[in-house]
Amino acid sequence: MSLEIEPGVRLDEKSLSERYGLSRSPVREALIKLSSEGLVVLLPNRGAQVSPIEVSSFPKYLDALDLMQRVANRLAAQLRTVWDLSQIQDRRDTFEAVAVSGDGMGMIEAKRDFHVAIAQAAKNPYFESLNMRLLDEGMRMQRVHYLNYLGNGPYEQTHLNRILAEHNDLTEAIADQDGDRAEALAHEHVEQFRWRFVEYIRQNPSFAVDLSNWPLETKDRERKKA
Amino acid sequence: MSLEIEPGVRLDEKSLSERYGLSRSPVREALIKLSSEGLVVLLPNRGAQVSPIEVSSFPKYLDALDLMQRVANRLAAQLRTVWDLSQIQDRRDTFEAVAVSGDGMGMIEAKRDFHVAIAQAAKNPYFESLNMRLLDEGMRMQRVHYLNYLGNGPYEQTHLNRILAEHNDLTEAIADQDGDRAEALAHEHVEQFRWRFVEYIRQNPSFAVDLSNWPLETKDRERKKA
DNA sequence: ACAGGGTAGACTGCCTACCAAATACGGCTC
DNA sequence: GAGCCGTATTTGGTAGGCAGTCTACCCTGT
Repeated sequence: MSLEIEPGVRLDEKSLSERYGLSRSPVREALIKLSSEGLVVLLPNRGAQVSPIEVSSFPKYLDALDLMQRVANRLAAQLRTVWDLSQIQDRRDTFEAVAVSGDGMGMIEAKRDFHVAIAQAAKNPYFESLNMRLLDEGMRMQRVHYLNYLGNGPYEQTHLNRILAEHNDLTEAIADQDGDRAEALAHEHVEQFRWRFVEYIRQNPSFAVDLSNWPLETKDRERKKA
Repeated sequence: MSLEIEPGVRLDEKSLSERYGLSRSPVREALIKLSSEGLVVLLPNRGAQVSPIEVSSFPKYLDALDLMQRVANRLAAQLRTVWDLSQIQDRRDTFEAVAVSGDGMGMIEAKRDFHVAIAQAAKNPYFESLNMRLLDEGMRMQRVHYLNYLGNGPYEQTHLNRILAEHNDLTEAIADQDGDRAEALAHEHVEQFRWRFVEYIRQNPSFAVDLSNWPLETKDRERKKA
């Protein structure tokens, strides 16, 4: 989840057992657990692979995230206890604190934790498990984003302020036990997420490169021939 | 899933490895997989337990099932290919065939398979996995129902006809690519399921027992003392 | 120069055997 | 009948081994 091992990388039991100082059995068991959480894919007779992050599956991911967030936030608003609410508020505050500190990776985790608290307040284990899985996968996606584009950070200030505001609204709706509003805000929040991701995909840092004398290699080759 | 081992029963690795002629390692791995599918709960340092079926969680189960069935049937209607449709029709027909044959356990499985085909036609892996889990759990619940109340069978003729009709309607809506109708029918189908289960819980075969001389044991004990 | 076949090595999946720590059990005492 | 204690069982992990599968490489023939 930390991307300490890159998505897509092949794993073999021996190196893992050496890396973590364990024998093969607990490593195998861990891989099975991780595969059930979607973090690893098992290749029969050929070990495992860290689950790749594929843009092609992003629309389906968002579809699922949108529905799950809507239902979780609605249910959380309806069913939250005072303890649930305090948890949600705490994690909102933690996220805000980490956000001002500028720790990108920490922010991504704190954001996930905030949404996990809401998912738990919804008190439906079936929805909760899918929601957790989606949030974890979202965290991984945001982290590749962050690692690939450290310059501006995953959240430039405008985005960040908006996220902060949305978290406040969400928390408020849940505090007010306003299910309709919580659901609508959750949908909006997911839409924002989608939009930021599309922007990330869209951007093209190579744009400034001058290609008027391109392709160079072909020209080199022609010169050599001559 | 077949209830070959009763829900709630404690499992230990040694007996399982003897039972299935395997060593402890693959048994442990199987238990981990089964626990991720919700069929077994792992008790740390104390082995495992076949997941019990608890009535107390039934409302949350139904809540999740309702939403997942609605979304799966809607998406299936919108996205089904001709191959998906033929799969769904095949399984509907299989269920009907098994139903007339009167094989209760087989019916429950065939019914699950029909809904699985729909879940797959929806083509969203996130929804699909939760849906599969819910359908499997539903299968287990229906099987305890069946095993505890073999007399009338899980589906008396009136119920059965209704289920058959609803499956036809569902298939038709998906064939017509009518998402709204498919969703509404799916909701109705889940409501039927809920109703049959409530009836099952409600019924009280001990009602006819005459308790006018009860409790006997207490009276026995008093007599003995005397 | 390249496709195809064959072989050697690496790895998985499973096995046995063993051990420390945690847990369950049965008998004992009060 | 309740609580304690020592013993037996079970888990979680280690080590090493083996057959079958997969991969990668080399070698052959076209």
